Amino acid sequence: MRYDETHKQETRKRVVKAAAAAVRARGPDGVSVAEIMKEAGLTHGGFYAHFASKDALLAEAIGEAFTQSRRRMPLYDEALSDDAALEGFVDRYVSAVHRDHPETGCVIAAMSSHIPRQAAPVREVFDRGVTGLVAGIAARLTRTPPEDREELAASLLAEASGAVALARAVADRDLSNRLLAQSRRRIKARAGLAQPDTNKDLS
Amino acid sequence: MRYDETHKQETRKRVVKAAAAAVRARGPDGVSVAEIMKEAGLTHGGFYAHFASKDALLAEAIGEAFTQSRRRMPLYDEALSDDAALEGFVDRYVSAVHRDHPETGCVIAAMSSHIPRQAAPVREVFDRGVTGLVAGIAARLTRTPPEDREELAASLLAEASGAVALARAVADRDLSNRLLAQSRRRIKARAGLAQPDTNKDLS
DNA sequence: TGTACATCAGTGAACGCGCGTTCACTGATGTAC
DNA sequence: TGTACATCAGTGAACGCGCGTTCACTGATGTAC
Repeated sequence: MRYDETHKQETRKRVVKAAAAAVRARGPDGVSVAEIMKEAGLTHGGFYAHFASKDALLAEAIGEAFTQSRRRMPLYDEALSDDAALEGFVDRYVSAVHRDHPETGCVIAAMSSHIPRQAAPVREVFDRGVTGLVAGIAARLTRTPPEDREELAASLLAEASGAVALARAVADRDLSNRLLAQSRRRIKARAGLAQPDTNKDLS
Repeated sequence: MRYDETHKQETRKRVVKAAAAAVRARGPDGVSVAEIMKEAGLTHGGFYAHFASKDALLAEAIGEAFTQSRRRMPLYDEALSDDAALEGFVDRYVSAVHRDHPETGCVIAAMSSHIPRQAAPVREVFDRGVTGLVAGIAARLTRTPPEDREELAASLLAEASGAVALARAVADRDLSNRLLAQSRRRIKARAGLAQPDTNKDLS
């Protein structure tokens, strides 16, 4: 089983990606090293050839998760206008699709309750992700006075992540859809986006 | 060890209260039956004389937690005016004290990421708690047109719970304080409350 | 070109531990006589 | 009033299980000769 030089790096990346999905879907305690390795097509014994501990993997996985969802966010699509980027971000973030797919979604919405009890490296990665996302939103709030942008961005992110977390937690599907639609409308209004007002109860 | 009739009920209540605190502070998976029983002054063996399972206790504990924080909320203090009740609610909810004391705080801010994977009875209790709190906020939004109150209440709760969860998750204390102060200001403005604007960076 | 050997990514059995849950037992007290 | 007994809330040892982690081993392949 001797492979070329990149093979181990590729395997490692596969494990990190499997962990990035699993950890968002089931939380750090809800997923075992053996499960992650299995999803990466390996057995659990090889784990410690790649990572010092489960905690070390978690830190990398959460970093990877932030990077992934950043890549999917219209916010960072430079071809889009500020309004289009903001609207695309809100429509995607505060949506039923995001609610139903935590494994590819935002770390904050999926994991904020789990983060306070994580090891220091995880928390550092998380801080950087939050700061980056707030800055990313603020940069698009060009309809808002510059001195208010960061505050508004933080407030919008708090609402968006709170709404998605709440929509996931709530068992009643109608209530969940309503919570999303309501926050989506409010967030758009607060971001200075025009209201079509038609798809009020869509989600 | 034979006691009067109320003794078993009192013991049970003590266990539920210990669980209501522990579960908010450390999450459902972060706390063991043995730990809860110890906090209630008992050994773990007696647990199943009171509850059918850990899940059954969790459902009761979360119900108790909602009841407790409802009692502490200015929102339900009938002696207060609507504005005073709203302002008191926001100041208490979106605060460093709430952030630093999940064990006596709101279930939503502390547990939303944990709820999706809980058993049905827990989720039912949670739904009732959320619906009740949204209604409680809406009832105080008398400055807002009646048809907009529920939407605004849901939006404010999403932001408040999201901000507290985020403030807890973030390791950097300054960032955490800032996130709270920013959301607190925005929420008050959205609720139609006058802005003193002085304690902007307090928390 | 062909063979022997070193490498090392990955395997799978095993470890100690804490968990939820079970169960035979204890012993203080209310009740029957 | 005093004694024997039934009750039952609570005890603590034990269970099976899954976890994170360790480690001796495997075996395909690159390299040395």
